[in-house]
Amino acid sequence: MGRPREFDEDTVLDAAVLCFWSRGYEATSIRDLIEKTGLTGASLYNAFGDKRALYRRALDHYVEGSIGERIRRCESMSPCEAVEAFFGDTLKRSLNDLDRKGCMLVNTALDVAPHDPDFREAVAAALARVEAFFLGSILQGQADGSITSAQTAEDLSRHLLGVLMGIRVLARVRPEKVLLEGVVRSALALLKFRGQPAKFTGQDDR
Amino acid sequence: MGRPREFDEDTVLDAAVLCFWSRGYEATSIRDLIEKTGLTGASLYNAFGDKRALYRRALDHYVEGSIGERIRRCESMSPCEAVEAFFGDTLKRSLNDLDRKGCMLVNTALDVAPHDPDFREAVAAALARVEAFFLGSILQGQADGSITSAQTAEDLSRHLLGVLMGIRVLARVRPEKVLLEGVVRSALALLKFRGQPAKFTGQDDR
DNA sequence: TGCGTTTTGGTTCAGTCGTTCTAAAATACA
DNA sequence: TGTATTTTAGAACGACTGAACCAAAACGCA
Repeated sequence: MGRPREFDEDTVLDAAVLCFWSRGYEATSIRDLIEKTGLTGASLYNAFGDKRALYRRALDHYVEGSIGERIRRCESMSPCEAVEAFFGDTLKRSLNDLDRKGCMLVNTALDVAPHDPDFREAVAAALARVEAFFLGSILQGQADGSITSAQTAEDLSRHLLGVLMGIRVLARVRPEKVLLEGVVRSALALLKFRGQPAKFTGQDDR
Repeated sequence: MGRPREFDEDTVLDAAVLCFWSRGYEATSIRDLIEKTGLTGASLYNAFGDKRALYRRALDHYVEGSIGERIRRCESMSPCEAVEAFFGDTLKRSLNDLDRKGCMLVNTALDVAPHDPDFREAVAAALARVEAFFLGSILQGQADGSITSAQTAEDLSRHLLGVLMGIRVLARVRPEKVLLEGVVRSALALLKFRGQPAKFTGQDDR
C-alpha cells in the first residue's frame, strides 16, 4: 500500500557511510549526502529521520560489514592465525587507505562519541565485540599452548585492543609500512614469550 | 608606537586550546572562541589570522606545554622508570579526564590532519618526538640490561607509540581503570622478557 | 475506477558559520 | 600637543547549515 521506494536502503547506506567515513559527522552536510546518495532531502528525512539517526544507521552498517565480517572470517582459524590474520587485514587496509579515511569506528570514537552517550555506547559495544574475539582466541591459544600464559588472557586481549586502536590512529598521520609493522610485530611477539617476565632489572640469568 | 595589547597571548592561547580541545576544530565556532578568550573577533583576527591559524598556534601551545613537558620530566629518570612514568602520567590523565577531552594531538590526528598536509606534518613531528623519547629510553635500557634485547629498540618504541595512541582512543569511549591498566601492563611486561620469543607452538620447554 | 498512503522533487525557513568592515579609543613618539 | 599606529568594539556580510514544507506523482487495494 502506498508508493514503493525507488532506492535500495543498503545502497543508500553504503553511500552515506562513504560520506561520513571520509569527512566525519560535522563536516558532512545534508547536501553532500543528497548528492552522493542520489535521493532528495525529503526522502532522506522520512526514511531515516534526521542527520544524527542516519549517521547511526550508517555506523551500524559499517561495523557489521567491515568489522563483523573480519571477525567472522578469522574466527574459524587457529588462535594464532586468527589474531595474526586480523592484524594483517587491518595493516593492509591501513596501508592501502590512500585517501586516509581510517576506521570509521575509531573516527566516531573521537568525533561524536565523547559528546553523545548513545554513540558512546554503540562504539563501546563494537569495541567489546573485538575484545571478545581477542579474548576467545587467546584463551584457546593458552589452552593449547600456542599462546603465552605469562599474562592473563584478559590483559592480553585488552592490550591487543589498544594496539589495534593505535594502529588506526598512526595510519592516519604516518601510513608507513615499517612503522605499522613494527607496532604489530612486537604485539605478536608478546603472545609467544614463555615463562614469567623478569622481575629484577639486574643482569642475573646469563 | 600604536596602542598596546590588553590581552596576554599565552592566556588567550590557553583558552583557545580548551575550546578546540574539548569540542574539536569544526565544532568550535569563532563565537565560542570570542566568549572563552574574552577578546573580540577583530582582535582575534588581527592577532592570529584566521581560525585555522589560531588552531595551529593552539596546537603548538598544547604540545609544548603538555607533551614536551612530560618528556622533559621523564627524561632524567632511569630507562624503565622513564617509560613507566610516562605511561603512568598518561593513564592518570586519561582516567581523570571527566569531560572526555582526550589528547588534543590525537584528536587533531583524526580531525584535521587527514585533510590538511600542514597539520599532518605538525602531528607527525610531535609523534616523532615521543617516539624518539621511547627509542632513547629503550636503547639506554638495552645497554644496561634493564630492557629486553629480544626485539629491536626501533620496533619496541614503535610499539609503545602505538599503545600510547590506543590508550587515548579507548579512554574516550571506555575510561575504565582495569581496561587501560591492562593495556599498559602487557606493554611494560614486553620490555622485561628475557631471551627470544618461542618460535614453535608446541609445548617444548617445560 | 477511485481512495488512501507513501515517496518524490523543489523550495523555503530561521539560524549559524567564518570573515570583513567601519569607526572610535588608546597609546608611543615627535 | 599633534600625529602615526595599533587595538578595540560591534555591526554587517554572503554563504551555508539542518530541517520543514509543499503539491504532484506513483503505487496497492477495494
